Amino acid sequence: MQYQKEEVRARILQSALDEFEKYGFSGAKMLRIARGARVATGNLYRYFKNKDDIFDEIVKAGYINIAALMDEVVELEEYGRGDVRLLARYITAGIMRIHAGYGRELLIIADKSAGSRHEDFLQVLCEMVFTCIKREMSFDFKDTDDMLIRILSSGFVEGVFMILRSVREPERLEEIINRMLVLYFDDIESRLNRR
Amino acid sequence: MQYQKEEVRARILQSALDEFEKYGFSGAKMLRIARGARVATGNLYRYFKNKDDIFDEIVKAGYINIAALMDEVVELEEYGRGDVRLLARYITAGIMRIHAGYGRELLIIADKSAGSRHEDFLQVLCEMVFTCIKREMSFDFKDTDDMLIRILSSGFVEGVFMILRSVREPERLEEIINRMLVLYFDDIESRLNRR
Amino acid sequence: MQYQKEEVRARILQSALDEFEKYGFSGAKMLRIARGARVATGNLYRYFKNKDDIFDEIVKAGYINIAALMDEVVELEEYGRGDVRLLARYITAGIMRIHAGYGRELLIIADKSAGSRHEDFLQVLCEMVFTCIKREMSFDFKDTDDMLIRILSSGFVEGVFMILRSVREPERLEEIINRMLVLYFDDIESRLNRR
Amino acid sequence: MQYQKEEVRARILQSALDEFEKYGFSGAKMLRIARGARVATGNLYRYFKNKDDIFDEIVKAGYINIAALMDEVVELEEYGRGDVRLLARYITAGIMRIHAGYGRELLIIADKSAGSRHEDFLQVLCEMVFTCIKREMSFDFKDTDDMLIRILSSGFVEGVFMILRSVREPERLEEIINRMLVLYFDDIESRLNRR
DNA sequence: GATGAATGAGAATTCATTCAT
DNA sequence: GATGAATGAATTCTCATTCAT
Repeated sequence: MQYQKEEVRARILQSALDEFEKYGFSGAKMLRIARGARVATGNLYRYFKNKDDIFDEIVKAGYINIAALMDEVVELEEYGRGDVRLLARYITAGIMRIHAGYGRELLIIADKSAGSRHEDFLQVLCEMVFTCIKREMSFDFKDTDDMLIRILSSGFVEGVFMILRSVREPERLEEIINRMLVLYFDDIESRLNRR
Repeated sequence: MQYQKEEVRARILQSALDEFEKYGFSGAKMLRIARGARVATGNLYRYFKNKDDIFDEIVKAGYINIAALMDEVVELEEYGRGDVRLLARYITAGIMRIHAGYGRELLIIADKSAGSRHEDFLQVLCEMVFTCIKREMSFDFKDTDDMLIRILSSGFVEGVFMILRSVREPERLEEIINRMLVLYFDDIESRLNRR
Repeated sequence: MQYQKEEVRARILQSALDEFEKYGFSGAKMLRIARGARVATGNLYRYFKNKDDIFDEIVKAGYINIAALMDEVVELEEYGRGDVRLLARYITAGIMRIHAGYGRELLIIADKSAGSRHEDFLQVLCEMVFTCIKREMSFDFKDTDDMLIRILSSGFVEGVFMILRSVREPERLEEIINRMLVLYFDDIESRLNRR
Repeated sequence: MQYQKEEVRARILQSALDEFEKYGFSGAKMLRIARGARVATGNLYRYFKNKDDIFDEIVKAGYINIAALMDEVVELEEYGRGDVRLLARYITAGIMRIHAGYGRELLIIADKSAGSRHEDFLQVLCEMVFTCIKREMSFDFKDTDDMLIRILSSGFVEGVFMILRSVREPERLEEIINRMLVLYFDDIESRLNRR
């Protein structure tokens, strides 16, 4: 019975995943989710409080992992101070790992969350990355205009997601990511200094 | 009387601007727009065919100008081949000019258009910029992976909009933009080549 | 000024005639009528109380004339008793005469009046014709089932309108009408008696 | 539960039947239909796509049967060539049979369909009957003016419906119909020939 | 008198959520 | 626990009619 329940719950989440992926949060219909899960509409509400809750649930793992990753990054002191590139690599590796486990969920929260509580996910993520990168910069660059670092963070994050969105083969993924990191963070300090 | 009409039309557009800015296209309600414009709902429809039309109208000038800018860029041969930075500077200057005239409108079409006919505005713009940048690269880099150049274009465009979103003072705008251009396009060819 | 007024009024009626003919009563729009009359919407209401009133006015002449015709027929004793055919000929002649003066109006009230006060015009007309025909029958047929005579009246009236609807040339009109009268009323008494 | 559903569906159709009968298609309001069916408005749409669909459903059986009847009549060769009266009798019998099953529905499609997809039902039916009758006439009358035969068809069809509209008792129905057929088709050939 | 902008009462339809069975 | 029928608030858009100028 507990097992049964879990199975139904899983079916609902699976169906909702398909639905949100296809139509986005606002366009998703509870009826279609129910049908897809071979479950009565009303039963949806035994497992989840409402539409937002289902979305939360789907997105949660990805979200939590990302948050954990960022916390981890914030806490960590291992990486060499001043090497933003190393930091970026670390973050990227983390996102890729999460993507390996929650690929569709991650893209849903990034691309299909308009109208939901998480519609600002990318912004929030960028902000977190921004904080990390900022902290990581050597003192000389600490006073670099926040805006620039924010742009950098945002471009970097968006870049990671662009790659996740379209690259399927793991080896190409690896290669592209690395080249993007070069593009974004090589010589970053000198580039930030130039005018 | 003629004046009257224009004044109401302006009031509606103003109210709609506020509404779209606050709630986005999908969340915007005709009733609220009407109330905000101190006008009966039905009267909205004397001035605009429907909600999409109001949105179009608000967004039109910005859209047209951006499109014209990109056309212009595509046509132009003046800029030095291979100097992507010059190209980016040109595009940026154009967007800033448009922003000076249609700031909120531009941000609305970029950030608040989900559900409307223009929800893919940023993507389309990125694609156009991508095309331009690609064309501009010297032969050696023509075969650089499209994905990288797309990331570059997207990051650049997103960066421009981030700046527009938060920077108010023109002189800081100028400065930030220039530094972003350095960040994105200095040594671009060598950075694209490295692995 | 009085003259002016009349001219505007005429223009409104003309435009409304076109409108009702094209769209029927329910589908007709006051705005289109106003535009067609080169008049402001509000001004329509100086000349007519409302949409129904305009329709009434357009339809009135035809209606009154038809009513007068039927009264006339009811009053008249000239035609030979028992000769329903003669009666029908008389009625037909009357309708044709009215049609000559108010052709479009007559067809509008007959075909385009759904939703208006006059949507039952044809029924009413049939009923009047029925009364006349009934009265005209010699005693032997007085007790003929009313339904049959009603059918006869209705078919006859509908036939007249069908002809008016599609026949344009006066001489063919004349001929067709006559043949229809033969068809409907020749030997009518014996046909009514047979079972 | 299954039963429940059918019962509600039936209640909606019943309420809609009353509504359409009373107000006609255009005048019918979904809210009133819902109230009449003791159902929430939204629930109507679980059973029917929209107002047109409800109307279609109500009218369908009658419509299909009439169409089938006419097809049947067109195909049939059994009836004696030249005996339009026999043909008319056949058609009448068919319509009466359909009326026995779908009396109100048939009258609704005939009289209350203005604004719906079926507003030209009577015209279409008349045209079909016209075609049949025309085909049935012996050669001598083939070239009789179409207008006359159309009038005949139309009067006949209208006559059938008039009877259906007001006669309740089956035996009187039978009698009236027969007498109408005499009235319309006895000596039809000679009557068509006279001038 | 004329203008046409403004009004606002509906109408159809949708869909997240509830609830009787 | 499950079902899916039922609910009803919300939303967009229309158009006859009114009213300020």
